[in-house]
This record gives sequence, structure tokens and C-alpha cells, in this order.
Amino acid sequence: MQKLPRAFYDRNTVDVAQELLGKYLIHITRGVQRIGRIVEVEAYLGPHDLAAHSARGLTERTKIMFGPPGHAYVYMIYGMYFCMNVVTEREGHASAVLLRAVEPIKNVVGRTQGPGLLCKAMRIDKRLNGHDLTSGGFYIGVTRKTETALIVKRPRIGVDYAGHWARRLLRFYIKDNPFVSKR
DNA sequence: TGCACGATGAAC
DNA sequence: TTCATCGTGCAC
Repeated sequence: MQKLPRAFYDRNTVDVAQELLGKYLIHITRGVQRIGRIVEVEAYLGPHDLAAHSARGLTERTKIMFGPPGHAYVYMIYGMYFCMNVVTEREGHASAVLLRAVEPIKNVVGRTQGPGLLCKAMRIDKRLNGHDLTSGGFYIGVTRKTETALIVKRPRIGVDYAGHWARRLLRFYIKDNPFVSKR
């Protein structure tokens, strides 16, 4: 399993989002290695994207999004779930990719279809906010064998308040994969 | 210092 | 369609 380098994240967010499909999210806690294959993501394009948290500007919560690429942006939603993102593009661009679903590969207990369930099953919480994904313990990897899957493009979920940005096709998932969230 | 609300998920 | 549950951002 090859760990993705910082250069992978330091690129156009839509490209990073689509290329994250099929990659492996790895989280090691107390010697237990949990692995999920990424099958669904959403791209958030920066402060001009009204659906992105960074549209509010630099705040205590969004400072990770405004930071360098290749870091985890983890936040609590609705007081009971966590959402996991990877920060993309150059520092200050404040864009990210939300991981919406993974396919359980190893040591993953419970359902993983949806950003909240994914974090619960992968044991991802606020403590990982700001974690450098090019370091150990929590990162994204790729296997040598590359499989080309068909990518479906749809509007993002739960961002109807964002005007025309809500209609942009920035949700990507692997066609016919059973672990993609149902909405 | 207070309060409305959300990149959710589950029940009804 | 409603609700659980609470940190964040902004109004006051």
C-alpha cells in the first residue's frame, strides 16, 4: 500500500475528488488497522463555493481548510456525527473533498454509507482534525494494481441553501457500487 | 452572552 | 416529515 504524497492533494479539487475514488482510507488505533475503500466523495471548491464551510471566511473551525493540502478536516455535524474531508490545493485556497462512503475492507464494523456512518465505523473523530495525511496512523493509500471504474456525477447532498452551487455536479461515486449512500 | 441552524441518520 | 443533539458563527 503506497501512501499518497502531498503533491496528490495539491491539485485541482475536482480532479483530486474523482481520483480519490478507489483509493484506501487507513486508520490505525491501538494496533488495529482499519481499511475502507473510498467509493463516494464530494468536492468543495473554496470561499466562492457557497456550499463550502470556507464561504464563511477564515474562522476557528475552517482554519484547517485554509491551511496546506494533505491534511484532514474533521468537524462535528448535527451534534452527533463527524464528517471527514481532505484539504486540497495550495494553502489559502480553502477547498476540500468530503468522504461520503467507503467499502469495508478490513476491521470495519458497522455501516459506512454516508459521511457520519463512515466516520463512526472508521473511528474518526475531532481528534484527527488537522492530522497530516502524509504522516503515519491516518492516511490514504493506493495499491499497485489500478482498476478503472465508471464515475457517476451528481449534485451534492444537503446543500440546497447554496443557490446555483447546489446544482453543480460535484458529487462523485463509483457506478453500481453497493456501498454508495442512498439518497 | 444567547441562539438559530447544519456537508446526518433513523424513526415514524 | 420529524427529531436527536451540540459546536460554531454571528447577532446583540
